[in-house]
Amino acid sequence: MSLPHVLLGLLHEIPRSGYDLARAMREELDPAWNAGFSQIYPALAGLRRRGWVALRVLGPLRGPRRHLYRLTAAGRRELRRWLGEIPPPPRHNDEGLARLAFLDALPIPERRKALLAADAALSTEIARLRALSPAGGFRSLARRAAIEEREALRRFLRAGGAAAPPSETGPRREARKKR
Amino acid sequence: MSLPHVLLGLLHEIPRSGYDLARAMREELDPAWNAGFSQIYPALAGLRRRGWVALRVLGPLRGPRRHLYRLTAAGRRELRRWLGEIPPPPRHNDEGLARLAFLDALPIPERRKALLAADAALSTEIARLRALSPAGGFRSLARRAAIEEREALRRFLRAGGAAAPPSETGPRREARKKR
DNA sequence: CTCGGCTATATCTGCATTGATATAGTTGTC
DNA sequence: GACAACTATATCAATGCAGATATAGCCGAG
Repeated sequence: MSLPHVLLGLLHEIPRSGYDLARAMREELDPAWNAGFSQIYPALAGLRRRGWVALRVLGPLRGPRRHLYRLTAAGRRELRRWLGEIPPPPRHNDEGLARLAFLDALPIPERRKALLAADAALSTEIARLRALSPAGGFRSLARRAAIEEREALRRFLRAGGAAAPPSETGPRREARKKR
Repeated sequence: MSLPHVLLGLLHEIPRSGYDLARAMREELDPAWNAGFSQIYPALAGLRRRGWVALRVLGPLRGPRRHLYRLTAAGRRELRRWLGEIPPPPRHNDEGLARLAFLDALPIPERRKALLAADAALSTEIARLRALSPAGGFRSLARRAAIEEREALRRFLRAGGAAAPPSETGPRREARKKR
């Protein structure tokens, strides 16, 4: 999808190896993006094919050989082009929201339990994000944005879950199964 | 992933065909889940194999033949089991957040432009979600939760984007609580 | 010296997801 | 009567992504 551009972004400041890139994603980009080696290595090959990165192989002076990738001028241009694009609306499936949508199917006491469990899980995840080592500049801005999102969801669950278990008030969907 | 359980959820109240399920996802579940026919039809076959749904074929009385699926008792049990599970923390890659994280790479005036564009895109998406026909019960709760998340992100971008463009020379606060 | 853990490369399998295509009847419009 | 839009089934290819595995050298602890 946009993994290639994420890699360009991570290579913007300093050259890195595939391994470095995986670590940087885990440590600097955590909630925003993640990818494993099986994606990163082929993606790097693609970037190279397009001339967006250049490869320098370091002989095994100390440890295993390293493949260091650095941005080319074309790569830098492409990164800036991508950043200037109109961002497409995110459309990923969210299991948590889907569960929430089907809570009608549970008897009332279990609904409560499920809502509490969802709240606890969110809380744990927020704590995890807060505990991550602070990444610099816009990286930390992105991370705080992610925390903000999750906290808004949690606030909503706590308020809405207690106040509005809307059963059959709304327009009951006509099943339109006549035939 | 959890598409099978989403289908069980949609079949909870009334039997539906594959086509109905696709429409229901678009209309009732919109930001929470989406899937095309190429996922739905094989998934339905899987549900049938597991005994969670039963199939009734309606002859072409009017129009093409319909394959109506309904939940079995085992399917109902499985749906409730899934809803009671501990929800896994969501971990999807978010292109919008990733872009935000790399805004360092743009010269300042273009950063502004990019932030404004992101805000506008968010605004459009929120308007789209608000305009969707209201789904009943917990469906609408899930949709409002999704809107809440997006609005929190937007608030953050408006505030943080204007007030705190943390440069790479910013105060590197490294001495958190050392323990 | 050995073992476990870390750095580092890379591949394979399988499932999830998207988008395109094929087939075919029904309904409504001009 | 032609044509478009909708209902309805289903498959295919390509890509995204997660998890496991293979190889191999380095380093510190015991």
